Amino acid sequence: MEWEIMQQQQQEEVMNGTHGGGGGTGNGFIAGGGNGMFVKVMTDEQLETLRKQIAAYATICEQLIEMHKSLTSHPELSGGVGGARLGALYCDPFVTSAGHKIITGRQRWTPTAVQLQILERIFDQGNGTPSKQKITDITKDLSQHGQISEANVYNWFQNRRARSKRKQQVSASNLGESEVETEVESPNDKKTRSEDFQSQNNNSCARTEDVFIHNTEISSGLQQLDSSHC
Amino acid sequence: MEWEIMQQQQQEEVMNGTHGGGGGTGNGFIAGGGNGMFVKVMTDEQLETLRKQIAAYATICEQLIEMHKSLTSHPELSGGVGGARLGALYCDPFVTSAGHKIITGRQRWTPTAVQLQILERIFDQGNGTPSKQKITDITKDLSQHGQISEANVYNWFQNRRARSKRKQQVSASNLGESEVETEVESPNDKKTRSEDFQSQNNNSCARTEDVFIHNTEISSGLQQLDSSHC
DNA sequence: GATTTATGAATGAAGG
DNA sequence: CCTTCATTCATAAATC
Repeated sequence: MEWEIMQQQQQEEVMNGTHGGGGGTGNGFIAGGGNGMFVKVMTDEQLETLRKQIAAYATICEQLIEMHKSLTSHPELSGGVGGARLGALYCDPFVTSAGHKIITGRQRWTPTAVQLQILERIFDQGNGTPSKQKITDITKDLSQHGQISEANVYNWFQNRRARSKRKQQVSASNLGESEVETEVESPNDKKTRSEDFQSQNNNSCARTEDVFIHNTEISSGLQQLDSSHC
Repeated sequence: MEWEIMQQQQQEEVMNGTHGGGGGTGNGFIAGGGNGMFVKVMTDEQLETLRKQIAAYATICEQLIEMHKSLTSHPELSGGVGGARLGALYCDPFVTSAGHKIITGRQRWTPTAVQLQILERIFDQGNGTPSKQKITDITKDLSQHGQISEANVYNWFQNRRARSKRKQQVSASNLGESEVETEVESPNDKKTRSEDFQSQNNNSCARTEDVFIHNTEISSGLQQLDSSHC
C-alpha cells in the first residue's frame, strides 16, 4: 500500500541511528523523496498506535485459532504444552527471518558505557529526586557521549530507583524463607486502599450475554464503534 | 458456522500480509510490492479510517471470542467440564511452570481493546473535561465490554491527558527547528483536539511471573487467554 | 540460535 | 492538574 515508502524511511532511520546506542528521539516527521523535500507522514505515536492495534488484532485472532483448535481437535497434546508452542508457531509469520517485525517498533535506547558511568555516579550521590531541571542538565551532559533524550534519563532514574528498592525488599524478605518458592512475592502489605471505590479486580471471564455478531461486514463494526460514544 | 470460515480467511490474510514484505525493505505491515515506486503517504483521514477498520476487526474478533467462550462453557459439549478443561489447556503451561500461586487479589485494571477504543474515541472528541456524570455514563457503557470502574475511567482520562501533553512538549522541543510541523494551536488555549491517537494494549489478567515466551505481542495474548478462564 | 536475563519504556494508580 | 510510584510489557544483551 502507500505507506511502504514511509516504512522504508523509518526503518532506515532506525537502522542507521540506533545501532550505536542512539535513537529514541525520532519523531514522526520523516523526510521523503530525497533531499529537500519533506512530506508529513505518520507521527511516531500514530505509527505506534497502528502497530499496537494490529498486534492486538493478531492476538485476538490467535486466540480464536487456538480456541477453535482446542474445540475441534482433542486436546491430547503430548505434554500439554500446546499453548506455548502454538503461540510460537503462529507468531513466526510475524517475525521474518530477516529479523524485523511487522512494524518495526521503536528501538529502545541503550546507554553507552560512559553514559552509564555518569548516570550511576549521579544516582549514587545526590539521588532521590531527579528534578526536572536536573534531568535536562544531565541529558545535555550525557548527549556529549551519545544519543540520548530526557525521557531516557527520566526512565533510567525511575527504573534504577524502583529496582534498587525492590532488590532491598527481596533480600530482606528472603532471609526467613527457605521455601521452594523461587519467586519473591512481596508479602509485605502494600498500601492497601480500602476506602476508594477501586474494586474492579475481576478478570473478564466469559460473557455470554451480549454476544451478537453483525454478519455483514466491517461497516457494522464501525457503526457499533461509532455508536458507542456518548 | 460462519466463524470457522472467517477464522480461516483471517489467518491466511495475516500470513500473507506478513510474509509478503519479508524481502528487502519490505515490512510485513502493508507493503505489497517491496520496490517503492510510488511516493505516497497517508493522510490523516486515511489513517483514521484504517484505525477504525482495525478497531472494527478487533471488535468483531472479540465478540467471536466471547461467543466461542459461551459455546465452550456449555457442559454438554465436553462431558460437563468443558470450561474447566479448556481453561486447563491454556492455563497450565503458565501456571504450573513457574510453580507459584496465582495471586487472585489486587491487580490493576487493564482496558480491553474495545474499551480502549471507546475511551480513545471519547478522548478524541475534544470534550476533554470528563465530568462526573460523564464518567459514570462512560463507565456504564464500558462495563458492557469488560470489568471496569469509575475510578479506572477517571484515572485513564487523567493519565491520557497528561501524557499526551507531555508528549507534545517533548516532540515540540525535539524537532524544534524543523519546519515540517504545522503549528497546532495557540499556546494560551490548553484544550484543543489531540493530535495523537490511541494506544492499544494487551491485557493480562493474572500475573505470570515467569514469562518464557518472548514472541513479542503474542505472548501477551497468551497470557490474556490464559487468565481469561481462571 | 534458541532461551534466559537485564533493562528501557509504558501505564494504571496514589499523593499533593 | 502534576508528580511519583509500582507493576508490567517488550526487547537488547547475555547465556548456554
